[in-house]
Amino acid sequence: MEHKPKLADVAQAAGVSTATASQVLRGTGRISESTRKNVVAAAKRLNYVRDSRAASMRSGENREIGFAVLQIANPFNAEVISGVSDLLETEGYLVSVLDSRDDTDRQRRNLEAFIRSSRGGLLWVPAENTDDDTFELLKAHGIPTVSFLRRSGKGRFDHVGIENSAATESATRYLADLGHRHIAYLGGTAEFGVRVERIEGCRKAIAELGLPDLVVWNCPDEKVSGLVEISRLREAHPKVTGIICNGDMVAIGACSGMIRMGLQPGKDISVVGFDDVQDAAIATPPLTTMSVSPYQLGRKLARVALDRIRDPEMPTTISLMPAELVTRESTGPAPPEVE
Amino acid sequence: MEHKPKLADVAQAAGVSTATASQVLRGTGRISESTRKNVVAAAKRLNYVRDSRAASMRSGENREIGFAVLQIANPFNAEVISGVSDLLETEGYLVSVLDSRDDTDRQRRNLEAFIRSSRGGLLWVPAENTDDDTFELLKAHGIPTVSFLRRSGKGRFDHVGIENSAATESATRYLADLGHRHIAYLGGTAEFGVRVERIEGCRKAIAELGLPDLVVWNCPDEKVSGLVEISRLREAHPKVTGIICNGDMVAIGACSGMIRMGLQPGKDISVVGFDDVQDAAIATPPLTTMSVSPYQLGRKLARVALDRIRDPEMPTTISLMPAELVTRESTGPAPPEVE
DNA sequence: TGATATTGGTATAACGTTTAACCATCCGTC
DNA sequence: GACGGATGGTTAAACGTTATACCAATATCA
Repeated sequence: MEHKPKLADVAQAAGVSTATASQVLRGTGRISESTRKNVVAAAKRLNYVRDSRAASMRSGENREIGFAVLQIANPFNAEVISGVSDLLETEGYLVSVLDSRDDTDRQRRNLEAFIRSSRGGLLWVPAENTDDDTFELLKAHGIPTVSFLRRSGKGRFDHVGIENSAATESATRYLADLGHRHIAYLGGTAEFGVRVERIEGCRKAIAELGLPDLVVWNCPDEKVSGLVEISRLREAHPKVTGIICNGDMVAIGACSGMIRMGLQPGKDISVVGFDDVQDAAIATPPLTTMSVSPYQLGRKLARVALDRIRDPEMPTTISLMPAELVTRESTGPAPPEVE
Repeated sequence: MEHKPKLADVAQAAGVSTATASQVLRGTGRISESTRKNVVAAAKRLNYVRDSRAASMRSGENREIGFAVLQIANPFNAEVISGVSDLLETEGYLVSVLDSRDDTDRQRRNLEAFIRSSRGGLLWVPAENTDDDTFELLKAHGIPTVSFLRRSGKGRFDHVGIENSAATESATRYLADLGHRHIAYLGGTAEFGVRVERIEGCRKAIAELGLPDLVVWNCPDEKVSGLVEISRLREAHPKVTGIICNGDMVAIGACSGMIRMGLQPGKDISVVGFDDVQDAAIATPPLTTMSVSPYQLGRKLARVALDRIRDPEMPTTISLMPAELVTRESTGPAPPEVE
């Protein structure tokens, strides 16, 4: 047992050729029941596990897929990952997660290493400002790729995303119905991807309703940022009473910040999140948010990837999932306007 | 450019043998400057990237390492992962994360697939009740493995962890100094790993100080659980005024729960967390916690793995990092005891 | 009975690298 | 002008699988 057993060892132990052993272990070819049992027994006895590098080199099939996210810490991603791996693991795939931290250099390094290993497929949230070269690279190496959330400029990959514009449009109308007139968009920094679509949705509703211009306030999508930026936003734009956030994290942070300032979320200022992360429901106050069911989104993503892997010639697909408003306690009627 | 370029294509384009091309691209062997430039240029022109499967099969070296965690969503893990990959990526490694969700079956599947791909190394938080077989499997295939947080029963792997017992012992003493006599341990379910060590630390201090027995209250390490369990704990043990938690998440949840119950964390009940996750400092109230600097812990973990990879014969090492108390506002003097 | 399937299995060439061993030159040196 | 040593490169055999093509039996059928 000193050396790692290889197929040849199993074959020898079972008294057959490596070809036969391989066929048995893969369940292909015509093999008699008796030798089948022999081989299986030998493999078990020797604790044999196939070397998937060799296998995939020869067969061209690789059941490892990668999921490159922007920020592993984000609970939204965590829930998506659950959905992805639940589906793919039942199909015998191994899902591993790469963290690009929304940094193009890191992303590039990761993806290059990824390509080297010729894995079976890639689920990818492209970092901001990803250059065309990188898209090119993936395309050139023919790795089945599905972009997630952020759509590639060239649109040559399958895509799974969210109906962002429609979502924020309805969120804006909802706030307007509550009497809010001065509305802000808080969070995110990217001039790219989901954020621009969401801002577009807000602007559309605002234009149609004839409200004052949307205030756009940049900051990272983290709780801390929401916490500190809310007071600066408040200071710069005291009239704003309705805020739509780029994500639940920044929304929750903003609520905490308001409480520290002596303001009451849902009363003095209404806050709408985005994602409906698990924490949203138990935050103080429970967060009104655009729910996209990250887990289901993950399953959809996995499904698209599987389809692509199975039929590489299939025309590119784009799947946009709706987001629906879940009202909780962080929103409420607008306070009387101070002039 | 139709076909994926291989080393042979590069060699041909540069007018040399594959051996030479390989040597150039790896920087080994004696090669004249002129042909070196030729080969490099050809490789660039063809957009060549080495197939690391073939390379690692032949050379036995694999610069991909895996990090198997219990729960990818946990921000503690996320910070550890940052530390790990920051260090390893500068050494040219690709870090990918596997999520076992503390489920032995899922873990087993993941690890088997992992072994198949003969990666360079594994950082591993073993799931609860991991059987000896699984440890055996990894050992047998000779994959350089470092266990993290939870130590293998047999202790045959390198290990990086936390001085749990000492940490909770000092946390307990701290609470006692504030006048708390009835102390509880909240969170976790495992009869295994960090939790038992931490409980042991609490008990040690309690015994030495002659306080009433420690109340141990099980629940998952999540915010939600803290939120709901705190009221049940309170009901079952009304005298408890000091709580030490198994993690910051459950601690933060418990604080929220107390606020909902009309209790004031740090005044009616004092809460100590564990980990010092980024959220701890901005929670309401800011959380007193045992800080272990997850990022640095990650770097340490990576360092140990590198050492092991570089010298497989090195004797097994165990590194325990201290945790130190960071006092914030979730703890305070004990309220007068009601009899 | 001779022709033809069918069954169960094997030999061998890939897959794309790396590396050990080997081979020409050419250069200086005694 | 034969010899030792650099210098710069090549040949060919691995690494551990899988797939294609082939072969020897035995079974089937007119």
